[in-house]
Amino acid sequence: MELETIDKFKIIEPENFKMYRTQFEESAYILKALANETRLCVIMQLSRGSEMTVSELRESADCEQSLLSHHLTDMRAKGILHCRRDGRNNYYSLKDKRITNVLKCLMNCDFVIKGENK
Amino acid sequence: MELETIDKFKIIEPENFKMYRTQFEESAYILKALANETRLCVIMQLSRGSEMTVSELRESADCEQSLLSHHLTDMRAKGILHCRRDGRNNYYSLKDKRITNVLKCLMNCDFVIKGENK
DNA sequence: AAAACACATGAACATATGTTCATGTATTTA
DNA sequence: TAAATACATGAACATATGTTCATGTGTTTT
Repeated sequence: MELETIDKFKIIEPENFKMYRTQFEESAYILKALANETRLCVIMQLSRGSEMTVSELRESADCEQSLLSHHLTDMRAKGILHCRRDGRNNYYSLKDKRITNVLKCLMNCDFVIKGENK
Repeated sequence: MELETIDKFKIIEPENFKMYRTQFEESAYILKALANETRLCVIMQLSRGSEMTVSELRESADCEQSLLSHHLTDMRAKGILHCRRDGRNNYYSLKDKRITNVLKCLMNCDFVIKGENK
């Protein structure tokens, strides 16, 4: 996204800030859900579209089984992830696709996660 | 930003995830800096471009003087904000303009802060 | 010089978050 | 049916974060 495109959007006027309290809270809530390297890694993985098992996620996240599991459980509880059991595997996928949008938006910003462009 | 634009960006391939560890950490760091309603409110205000005094910020943030001051000090320490003294007022402004980009990006996402479009 | 203003700072505390360790559970394989 | 696999869960703890209260500091006004 180019700055031109970005700048088409108006910033909220100060006199209306109290109206937006709830929005700030909601935004902060979402940002918190993303603000962790393990979770970012998982979400990034799942943003590719296909579902993945915990073991697969664990490989790239490169952390303890139990820690990853806790994060997955939390994100499931928050409605971010969906989980499906098949055999002895649990398949995770992104439930709230809007998270992907946020992530992709961030990837367009100068200093947050950089995907390879084009 | 439209989804078309968004989708031009490739997601990092799983085999390269360990390479991006530092990027995830950095991203998480930035996201944490944003992930608070008071700080979001302040950043949103300052994203409008002009500098503001603490009192002015306090009006819209609608929180205790001391709490706001702590947040401001923290963000200054993290290099997000700049502060200038004039008389008995402290004028704050955004130091890291990239924060504005992140914020504007988020505003384009479905469920995070919505500015008025156009 | 004293009071008022505009803030910053530090202590103290509550709550949230991240992390590990040990253990539990469902499923499949031997 | 016992062992192995693939996870989830709970307790316990350390650290981080948010918040308040009291007080300090520099500047301006009276």
